[in-house]
Amino acid sequence: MKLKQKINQYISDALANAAINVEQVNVVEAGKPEFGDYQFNGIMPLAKKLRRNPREIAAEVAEQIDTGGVIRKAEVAGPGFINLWLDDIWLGEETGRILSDPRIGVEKKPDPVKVVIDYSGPNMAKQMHVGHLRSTIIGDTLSNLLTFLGDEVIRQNHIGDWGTQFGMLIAYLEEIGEDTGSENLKDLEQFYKDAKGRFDEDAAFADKAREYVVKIQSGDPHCLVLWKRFIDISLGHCEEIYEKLNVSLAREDVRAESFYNEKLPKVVEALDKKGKLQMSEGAKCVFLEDEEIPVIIQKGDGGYLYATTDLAALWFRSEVLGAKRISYVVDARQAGHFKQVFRVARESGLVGEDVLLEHIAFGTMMDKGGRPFKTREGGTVKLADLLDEAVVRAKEAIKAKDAYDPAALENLARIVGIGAVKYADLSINRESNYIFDWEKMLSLEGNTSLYQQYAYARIMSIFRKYDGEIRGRIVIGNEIEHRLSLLLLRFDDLLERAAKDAAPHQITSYLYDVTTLFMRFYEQNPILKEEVGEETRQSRLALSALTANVIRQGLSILGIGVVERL
RNA sequence: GCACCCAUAGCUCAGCUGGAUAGAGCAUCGCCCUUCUAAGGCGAGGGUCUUAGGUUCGAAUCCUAAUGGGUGUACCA
Repeated sequence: MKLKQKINQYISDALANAAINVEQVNVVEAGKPEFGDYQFNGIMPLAKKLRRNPREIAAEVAEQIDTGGVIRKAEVAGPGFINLWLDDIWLGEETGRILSDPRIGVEKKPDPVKVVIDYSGPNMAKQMHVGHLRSTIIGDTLSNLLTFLGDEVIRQNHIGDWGTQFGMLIAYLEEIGEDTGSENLKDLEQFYKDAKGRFDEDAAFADKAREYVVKIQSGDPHCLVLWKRFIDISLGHCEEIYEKLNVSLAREDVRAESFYNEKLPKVVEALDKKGKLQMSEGAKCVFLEDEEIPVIIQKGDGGYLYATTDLAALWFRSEVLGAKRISYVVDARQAGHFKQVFRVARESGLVGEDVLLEHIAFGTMMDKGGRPFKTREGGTVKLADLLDEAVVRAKEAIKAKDAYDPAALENLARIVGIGAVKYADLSINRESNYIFDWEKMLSLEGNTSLYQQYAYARIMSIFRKYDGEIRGRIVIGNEIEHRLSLLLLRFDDLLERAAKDAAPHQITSYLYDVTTLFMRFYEQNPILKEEVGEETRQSRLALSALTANVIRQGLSILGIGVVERL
């Protein structure tokens, strides 16, 4: 339910009835409970234009607000605010309605578009490390979110499978034999080091490696077989990580760098035709106005750079895939690169005017001391290790360890631990640097995934005890039920805004509000106690069930699971 | 040098695009389990929203400058 839109309509109608012209009405959620549920602040800016007293205008408008159904009361306050209270009967009906809706009242977009989301993008020459974490989980969350809202999301995993180091790796793979190689590849870091070692110590090997680069690029069948074998194994490692992370990137989402290889000359040609190319210091470049650094399209030696690949990918995504929104979930440090590439794509007509291009930038992952996240030795932290540690730590943190058999405990620890890692990351504004702190994310207090999971488990516990169908209406009986219902009804508005801003932290923030409010409701409003009347009991059960649905669905968008018991 | 980003409680962060007395969580100090899961709830203290100007009915939010921090800056991705 587009609640805000609905309220806006009421205000628009009232303004029209009061013969006041406003282009855009925008109510906001009231800052304090005593100001009601929503407030309209648009009168004050008007007053000046109309040379009238804002309170007077506000009173005239408030008079016109239909308080027969959705809105119970409209009140003028302060210098000219209009505070709005929603009607309890209406709230009860609406929450009851979305309880029986599998989509929890979240409407599908009337105008869905094709969206390409480019995320994760691991390098096939290296094992996935913490540097890939944020892109992977933020990108996956946005994909889930937009899919849920009805857009046609095309996930694109732009893996790095091309480049000079692959000649070396393939030469080494061939040298030690494919079967041994598959085994050794378990530790890509080591494999890379070993290959590099051979490259440095053995000139013949080095020559062979260079030869392989040329051969791969010219399409030599044998080398391509080896190369594909290497990518396959390496990608398999990534998929294990995705599996652990509960990230839904699959083989068919992979559109590797190499895929664009044959399209690169066409990009150059297209830019040249548009008269965008200029030779500079031997390289083919595009110079943009007000940019001191050109975008190099083709190097002096004929080779291509990643800007060219990105342009080819942009063309492919808009022209072939038909995307109207193309989102890159990439480290904020590449802002300059994307700004330039997007401009080149637009100015050259490679991508149409109607396509939204966005760089979904995120900050760097830091340690507790505010320095880039590294191992104690200063190396990069492998994602596999980090996730294993999360599960181990979660297992440690689970209070009633003894109540579970080992398999159940393992499963629980996985859901809690991985959820904690993801939630901690998703719950802060993606653009700022993010401080990774085990204690905080697994301290299990405050705005964490476990707090949500705990609330969910508590609700499940109520239903285990009740063991029956909900068969009554929702009847708002007090202030806290009023606020909880209203918050649950805002789910649609919230998701819409989070999607527009590509901001997962708005979802966690919302879920935290829901959970906190539910905890208060739970403490103050007995449900299954003897003294509670049947109508009230059914109403509270329904509100609890709806809260559980919102938590489960919200966490599901974040790629985080819930458990029945904790 | 130039460009971009950031600065809110001791710490980690919100603040819905300009609204009313700036909010949470940690941490600190109280209170609440014979009661649906206390991994919880209730309460207290804690702020010159980095600084100085400006815009206007109204600024943490917009504009300018300063300070401090981060990042990027032509043939790597």
